[in-house]
Formats: sequence, structure tokens, C-alpha cells
Amino acid sequence: MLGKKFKQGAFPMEKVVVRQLVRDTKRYINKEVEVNGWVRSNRDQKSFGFVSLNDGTHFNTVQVVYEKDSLANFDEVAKFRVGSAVSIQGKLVETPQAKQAFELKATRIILLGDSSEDYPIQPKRHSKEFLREVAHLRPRTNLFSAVFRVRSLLAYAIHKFFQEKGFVYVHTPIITANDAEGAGEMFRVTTLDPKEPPLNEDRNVDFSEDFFGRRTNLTVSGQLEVEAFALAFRDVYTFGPTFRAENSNTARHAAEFWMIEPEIAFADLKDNMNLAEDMVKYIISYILNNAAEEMEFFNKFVDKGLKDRLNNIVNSEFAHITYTEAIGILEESGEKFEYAVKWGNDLQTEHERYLTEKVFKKPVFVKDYPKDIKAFYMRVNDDKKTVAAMDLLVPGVGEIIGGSQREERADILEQRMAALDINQEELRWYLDLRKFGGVKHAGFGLGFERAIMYITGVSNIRDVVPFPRTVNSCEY
RNA sequence: UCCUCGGUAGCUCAAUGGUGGAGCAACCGGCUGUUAACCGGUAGGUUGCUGGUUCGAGUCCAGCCCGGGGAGCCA
Repeated sequence: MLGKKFKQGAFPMEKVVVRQLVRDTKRYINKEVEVNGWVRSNRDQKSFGFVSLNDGTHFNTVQVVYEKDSLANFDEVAKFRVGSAVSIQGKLVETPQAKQAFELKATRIILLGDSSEDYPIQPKRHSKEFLREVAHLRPRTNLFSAVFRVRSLLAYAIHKFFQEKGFVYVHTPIITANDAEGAGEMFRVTTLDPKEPPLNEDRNVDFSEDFFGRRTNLTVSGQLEVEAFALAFRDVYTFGPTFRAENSNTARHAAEFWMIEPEIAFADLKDNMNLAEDMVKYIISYILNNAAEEMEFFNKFVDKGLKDRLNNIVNSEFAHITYTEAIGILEESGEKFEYAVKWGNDLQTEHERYLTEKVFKKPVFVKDYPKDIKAFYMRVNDDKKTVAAMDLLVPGVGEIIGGSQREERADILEQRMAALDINQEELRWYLDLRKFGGVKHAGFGLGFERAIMYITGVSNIRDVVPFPRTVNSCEY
């Protein structure tokens, strides 16, 4: 439909979107076009005025000039409020001396949808906290227009990266019967009546009466399932929603978020880290090259060092250290940490930030963590004390990727599950993968929103999710 | 869940325990090139809720609700 010619009176007029005008300006200069969009601002004077028009197809607005002499409904147009939807016909002209490269000299302006006096989005700075309360309107602001366009491009870049490498995209289930996925509290999925659930002989809720005939939850990770596909397709990835019912109240946690989980067979931890580094560099490059206006905006108004930092990452090798080396660096740093640095304890946020922001000043992989602080499926190293796990820490956001080589030796995996009191019957299928052609394999999870935060500089996860779900908050 | 800071006009913020204000937005008017336009005017308030102290509470105290920042858990 867009770009198609249609009859307007006796003259054909091309209906265009702002993206076309920006990308292909020369083609439209001195031509009559029609643009539909929403008014960002309207500044009228005695005999002329300016509308900043945004149609959502590009970060930029188009300046529309309207004059009393050439517009029959000048007086009405002068009163069009911010947020109104309008249709504008006019001639595109170059404006070399002005702030913008071109503008639209209107010949006809029609109000398509009025915006009432109490429209909350004003042509001024708003706090992000306020805009969260009007999540249905905030995509019309510069910041959120840029964030959500980058979100879309980033999803595409991730698919592009994996598809170009021949990875198979796997839709792992959203509803799962595993409650041993090992990543925190889960949301129950049920059709039972909460007021009068069926009870069994022990007067507990009888889940055999439930929809699936058993207890089910929303997934906290597609990893276990995607391992099955890695052992059939070799290189695979998931990219979908994930749900955690943790009572986490931070700028980096949401109850519903998206995660990318590649899994590669015939591959070890080193291959896994190489893949993660390639992917991070690829998606950053893609956004820098395909969202220039948005990145310029973030660099100017959100984080002044953003572009330099991202360019630096694309062009530098990520640092690699072992957990044990990390502990050594922290112990010798002389820094006063709130939490004690001790081999066997997990690294705290303050430790991670010190490593990535102060010591290396770039992304750093930390690998070979003590097995007692990591999940059952991670491969036990030869030292029997550590597992082949890795976290990628980045300045500003902290942990963005967590991954591991998986334990492919059935006997050791069973020992680990027994030690951690994990029900082997429920995960029989997972153990089967080791029994029938099991090979070394590895994978990681990338928090999609954390990647967006890292690339845009936006520091709260609630501002990179269209309609965020967090503890005690599920509006819209 | 814990620590911490905050809640005053639609928004962003002022106001020593003593008559609640400003800028922006809205509305009315002015202005021949604005782009966070500018200039003049008008309107706009149960100071988050409940209770307490006081002659008097936006201000002090208690409880609750909501939000920010930090921590834990993690992606």
C-alpha cells in the first residue's frame, strides 16, 4: 500500500512515509506528496506556522510549513494540538540553511483524529518514571521511539546472525512440566478453581485433575529442551519469552523477559565463548550501522560515552579470566568490598563491576566457577572442583550472558543430580540424551533486554520492554 | 525480601511549624521562519492515605500505599 499512487482530485499524488523522505530525499524534492502522521508540536504565528510531524516510520520528524495564503483552514490548523493525527499534502522543498534538510510546504491539511487538551505527552522533557505510567503513549516520545525501534532491529540482528551461520531456530515450550530447570521461582499454569481445588487423599491439591494431568509452570529457560535439538541439528538457538516469579526489585529484572539461548554440539566452552563474542560484536555492529539516528540520540541524551564504548567493543578482544584468577585480582586490588572475596563464594555485583569497569574496562569472560555454586548440568572439570561455566560481564549492566559446557557423561550427571536432590525420573528424557549418541555440547543464555540496555544506555529494564511486568505491576 | 531517598497544579520542582509559588503544558491574545520558539494574560490544589502532637501541620510523629536508587536472586 505504501508508495502506491492513488487519485486525489485530478492529480495523482504519491502517498509516502517519512522513512522514504529521509532515505530517498532527492527523489521527492519539489514533488507533491501526502504524509499521514501525528503532531509532535505545532507553532503558529500570525500568517504561517510549523507542525513537527512523526509517522513512526523513522526516528526523525518532518517539519511541515503552512501559510494563511495557501491553506483554506489555516485558523483550524493553527489550533491542532499535540498528539493529533493528521493527513498532509504538500510539496517537499530543500532547506539548506535550516536545522533540518527539507520540509513539507502544505497545500492541504486534514484532521484525522483529534487529541484532547489533556494529552499527557508535552513537547518538553518528561521523567521516565512518569512515562512508565502512560506506557500506551510513551512510544510517541523520542526516547521510546528510539528504544523500541532498536529493540526490533536487535531481534532481527540476532536472527540474522544465527541464520547466516546455519543455526536452526527452535521454539521450545512456554508451558513446562519441569520444575527442576533450576532458575528460580516459577509461575504456576493451571485451570483448577483456586477456591475449590480438587484434593487427594492427603488433602493436598490433586494436580492429576489439572489440565495437563500434572503440575505445570511457565518456562524459566528453554535450555534443557533445546539441548535435545542440538543433539539432532548440531547448531540451534531459541529466542522467546521467559518467566520468573522471583521477588526481584531491581532495574535489571522483569517477571517476563526474552532470552536467546544458542546450543552447539561437538563444541566445548572455548567454542561457546567464541560464539558469544562473535554474536555480541555482530549485533552491536548491526545496530550502529542500521540505527544511526537512534544511536546518535542515545549518545547525546542518555549516555555521552555510548558510541565510543560500543565501537571500542566491536574492535577489541574480550578479556578472559578464570574464576580463580578473578578472586586473585580482587584480593590483590586493595579495594574495600562490602562482601568478602573468598574462593567458593559467588562473585557479587560489586566484584563483577570492579572487574569489568575498573580492571578491564571492556567485556570480560569469567570461567571455571566452583561447582557448588553452579547448576547441575554444567560439565565438571578435571580438577573436580570447578565446572566449565562462563559469564560475560559488561560495564554498566553486569552479567549479560551466562553459559556452560554441558555435562555429557551420564554417570557424572546422575551423581550431580543425586547430590543436588533433583528428580531423575522427571528428567529421564534429558538423561537419555547422554545415553543415545551423547557428545560434548555447550550453550549460553543472553538476556535480550539486558542487551538492549547495554546497546542503548537505557539503565532500567522497564524502559526497554513495551509493557513491562514486574513485581506488583502488570498494567495494560 | 532488606537498606535508603522521595510523594506539593497535567509535568518538572520551590515553600524557617504561621496567607501553598515558579517554569513548562492547557486556554485566550500578540508576533512574517519557528524548530525545548518568543511576549502578554487566564484558569488550574482535599500537599499520597489514615491517625496523632500543636493555638496552628505541606513541614513534626506513627502506620499504610505508591515510586526512585542500592542489595540479594539472576538473564
